[in-house]
Amino acid sequence: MQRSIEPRKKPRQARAAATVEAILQAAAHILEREGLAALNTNHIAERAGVSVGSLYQYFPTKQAIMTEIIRRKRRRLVDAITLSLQAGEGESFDERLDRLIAAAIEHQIEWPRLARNLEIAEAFLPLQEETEALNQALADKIGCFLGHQGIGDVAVATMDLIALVRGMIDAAGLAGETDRTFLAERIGRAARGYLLLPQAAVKTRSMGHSKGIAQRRGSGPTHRR
Amino acid sequence: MQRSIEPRKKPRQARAAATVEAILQAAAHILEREGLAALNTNHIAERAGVSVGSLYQYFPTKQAIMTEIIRRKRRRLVDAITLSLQAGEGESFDERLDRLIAAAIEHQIEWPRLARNLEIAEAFLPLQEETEALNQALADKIGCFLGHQGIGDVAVATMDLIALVRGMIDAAGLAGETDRTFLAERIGRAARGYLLLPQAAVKTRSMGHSKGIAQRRGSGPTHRR
DNA sequence: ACCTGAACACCGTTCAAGT
DNA sequence: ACCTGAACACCGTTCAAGT
Repeated sequence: MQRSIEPRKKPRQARAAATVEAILQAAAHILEREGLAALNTNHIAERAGVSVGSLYQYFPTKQAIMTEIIRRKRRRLVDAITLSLQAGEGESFDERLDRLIAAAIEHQIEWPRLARNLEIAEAFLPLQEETEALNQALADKIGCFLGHQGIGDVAVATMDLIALVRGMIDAAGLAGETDRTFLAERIGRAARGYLLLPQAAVKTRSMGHSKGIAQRRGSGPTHRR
Repeated sequence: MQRSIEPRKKPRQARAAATVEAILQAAAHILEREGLAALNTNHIAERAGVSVGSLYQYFPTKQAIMTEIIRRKRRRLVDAITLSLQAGEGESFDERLDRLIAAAIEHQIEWPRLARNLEIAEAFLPLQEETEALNQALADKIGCFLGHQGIGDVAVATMDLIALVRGMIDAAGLAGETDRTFLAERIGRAARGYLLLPQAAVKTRSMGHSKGIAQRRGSGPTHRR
């Protein structure tokens, strides 16, 4: 049942490379403009200006096409995160966190429907290992940044933050929001709460004043598992 | 292209009602155990022990079946939220927030793959109005609870919190996590950060606590819509 | 009122024939 | 090496025939 997801062969000639690019671009265009339901191989081939046979010469399944699009987008995400961390070197925690959140919003909001449809498509694809590798790569990048905040389990924190940020951006995108600053501010509060609020080992005291939060900044208890 | 999503007719006899239930249960079972890709009408009918024809007598499309499952699950969510708020009447903010988060986790983690697949399926269905109505209903329920925290736009806050909580539970579920207490604690920090940290804006006096970690450069917009 | 299952249409995929 | 498009298989949906 589980058909292949890997590209079938690499194009060796220039026109073949152009064919592959046309296929990927056509598929992405359909995902952004028409949605997942409209993504069928005949439609992709037609829009790309090639025959279905050519499509299947390079991609053994429709899912292989979506996989390649997802892989490219993931590479761009890692690059964007890397760049935003480099750009923020020497700045304060708050500034660097804001850079990260802004990068995530930019990455996810440019083609909102495409982004969402790709996330949905991921559920159909056997990409769990790659997803874990991606999270690990991001954890590595973000690791030394978060390390200063006393976060013990960076892998868990990275997973949680990605989930939180993604969930909020997607929901906002679906609701038609366009104000990135407003969105970034709300995400920033959630992320800061996650990273900076004291872990409730035995919850006796109610928090509710930022004074208490500020006191724990940079010296919070570590995650454990 | 947009085919109907509404049930075709209501069963009048007991055996017909049993047929409808069998169809819905079979579909849910397949979504939990085999995934969205394995959900086809022939398979549903076979597992339900009825013919495809019978299936189409009550549901005009495959999507109508998924829609009914989603609607039932949403009703259970509203009920669970209502009950958790009632159960926590008179308790502190922290205790009631913990009750809400625990209810959400229980609701979403019981059949994790089913829950995730239904969310994915929502992307294919024209349920935006109903989703907004659901969020409004939840905002109403949670409204007076959040009101005490000085949250201005309860609708936005509700949307964000649902997105945040859902995203984190889904990610944890996919990663195979089973420790609900640990998860609830992490979600609690993010939710508290979102609700309690000062907004990075001029309008902080209504919050009652203006000093804190989030005092940053610039002045972002306040909640509005 | 309810059920059945063969038949039809559509879309993913293949393959024999071409340049 | 690359391309084409008719043909095949599978799944969503219908419908004539049944109880």
